[in-house]
Order: sequence, then structure tokens, then C-alpha cells
Amino acid sequence: MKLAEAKEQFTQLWGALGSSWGINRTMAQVHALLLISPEVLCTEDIMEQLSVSRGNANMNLRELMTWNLVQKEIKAGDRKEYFKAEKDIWEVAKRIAKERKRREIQPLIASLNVLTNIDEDKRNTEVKNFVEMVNNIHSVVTKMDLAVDTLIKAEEHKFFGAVMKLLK
Amino acid sequence: MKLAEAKEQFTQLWGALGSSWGINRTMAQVHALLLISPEVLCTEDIMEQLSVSRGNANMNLRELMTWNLVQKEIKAGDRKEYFKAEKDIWEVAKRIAKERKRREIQPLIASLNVLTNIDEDKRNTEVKNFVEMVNNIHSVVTKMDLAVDTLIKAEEHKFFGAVMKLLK
DNA sequence: TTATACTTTCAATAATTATTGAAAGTATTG
DNA sequence: CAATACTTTCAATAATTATTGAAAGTATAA
Repeated sequence: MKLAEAKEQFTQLWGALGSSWGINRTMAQVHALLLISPEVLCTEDIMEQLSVSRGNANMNLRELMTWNLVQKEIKAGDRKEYFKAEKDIWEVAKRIAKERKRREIQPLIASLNVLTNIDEDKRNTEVKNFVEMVNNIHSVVTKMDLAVDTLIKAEEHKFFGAVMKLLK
Repeated sequence: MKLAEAKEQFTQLWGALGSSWGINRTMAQVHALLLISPEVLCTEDIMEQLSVSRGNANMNLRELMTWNLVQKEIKAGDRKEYFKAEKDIWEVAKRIAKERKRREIQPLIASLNVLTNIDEDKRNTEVKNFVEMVNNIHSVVTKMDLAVDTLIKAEEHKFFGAVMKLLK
């Protein structure tokens, strides 16, 4: 396979993957493009290479910056903004985990807490069953949240090392 | 909060959560409904409780069965099919992990392998950069795939225990 | 076998989500 | 200051994804 074709396929692949994990396809493609670009890219570059509009390119670049996956860079004597992506994949994984935790897992835990406050007879089987189920979900989700904290703080080899020991 | 209201909110919450993780909202709601139902439910029950059509209810129940999260149950002397969900949340998490691994992570790993086969001069910096990036992604994704294997095979306390040790 | 009670399918439609592109906004230069 | 070179916004529109519901399919009972 030629390099150009491989790059094209890579952005497609990353975009499709994003889609099935609840991430905007174009955002994932912009990220892919920046990941495999040795040089920083400007908005025009992204518009051309992905055939998307200025608005779309701009919007997804901003969003990637809020995820802390992409940074702005300015060149001296040039008015344009340039963009570069974090290239260390372990770091990328950690930042995605951190952001999803903040945006989704933590609000979920808060909501689950509220749902166990049922003001009806706690001895009622229906009430007991429901509260028990919600508590179990709360417990597993909280543990996963803590596991993600570990991932965020640990070194790559330490994290996988600890998990892999169980696989033997 | 009253039990009925809490149940309602729980299905809403689970549905919204599904959405942001690439899972059909209704499918997640059907799952939520079955999780908190002590009794098995039939298609009619689900149509009523979620206000969805027969086709929609049927389709999502089938899909939940392919994820191995819901099972069919037949009652003697009754033609209708009834459905029940796996209630052990750790087991639920493992089954979701197993299925996403099979459907998404494994095909991804296969595709990444293909992309490192560039038939251009390997000493070329551009080629080298690209192949290195893809290899790094391959490496992290493969390790995560193995970590998920651990999760699938381990007991809940062992898995979280091993991970938590790193958090100290 | 026929009637009945269900389940499944799928083309049409609705709802949601993403994209465009031109206008408005902002910062820099001369 | 005005002109220039950019970035941002957002209403309109397109694309995608989910849902409906009626017709077709299937299994059981009579």
C-alpha cells in the first residue's frame, strides 16, 4: 500500500471508530489527521485534506482543544493559527479517559445517588429490589471510576503490568 | 422521590448514557427496564412502559439478546415470549466489554496491522513517522485488549484489587 | 386443516445530529 | 484610522439514524 492511501485509510478508520464510541466522526478524523502530520496544520489544510467546510473544521478543532488532545500554535510573523496533536498514544488514552470520566461518569454517579432516596416503605420488596439494583450499579461504576483514576495516574507499563498479572 | 418516578428517571438516565457511548437510546432503555423488573416482561409490557412501537421493542430485544444481556423465557401454557435481563452488574459489564472487544477492538487491530505495510522506501522520514505512529497505536490498543481479557476472566474483587493497589 | 396468537420484517417517515457557507466578529498591519 | 487576514457564529440544510405500523411470516391450538 502507498503512504498516501494508508494515511487516507487511517483517517477513515479513526473516524469510524469515533462514531461507534459516541464521538463525532469529523472530530475523530481531524484528530487522526493531526496525529499523523509531522508538521502543524492550519484550518485551510484540514478543510482541504478532509473536504469539510471552514465552520466544521473550526468547530471540531475547538472541541479537540477542550478535550486537551490538540493545541494551538502560532508562528512568528504569520497571522494564521496552526494546530498540533499530542502524539504519545498512552497520553492520548489518558486524556480521553479523564475527559469522559469528568463529563459522563461523575454526573452518572451523582444521579445514581439521588435515585436511592425513595420515600416509600423501605421494607416493601419492590422498593428494596430497586434500591439494591441502583446500589449495585453505583458500586461497580464507582469502582470503574477509581480504576480510571489509576490509569490516569499510572505509568503505562505499571498499569498494564498490574492488570496482566491476573491473566496468567 | 416516589418509586415510580425513580424508575422512570432511571430508564431515562440509562438511555442517555447509552447514547453517549454509541448505544441506541431505546435499546439502553429496554435494558434499564428489564434490569429493574423483578418479573419477566413481554413485548407488550415494554411497548407500554416505554411508549414505543412493536417493531422497535422487538428489534431492540433481539439486539439485547445478541449482546447476551437479555434472555428469552417461555411460560408453560402461554404463547407469548417473556424476557429477563442479567442482573449481576459486574457480569453485565463483562458481557458488554466482551462484545465491544469482539465487534470493534479486534477489527481495529486487524486494520492497523494492514496499515503498516507501506511499499515505499522505509528510510523515508514521512513513511517512518507514519509507521511508528500506527505501531504505537497498535501497541496501546493491543494492551487494552488484553486488559479487557483480564477483566472478563477475573473476579470483580481481584480485578479492582489489582488496579487499586497502584492508586496508593 | 384452519383459526388464532403471536413475532418479524421493512418501506415510509420522523427525529436527531452534523455540515455548510456567508455574515459578523476580531486582531494585526501599514 | 482603514484595510487586510484571519476566526467564529449560526440559521438553513443535508445526512444519518431511529421509529413506526401494517403486512407477511411462523408456531401452536382447536
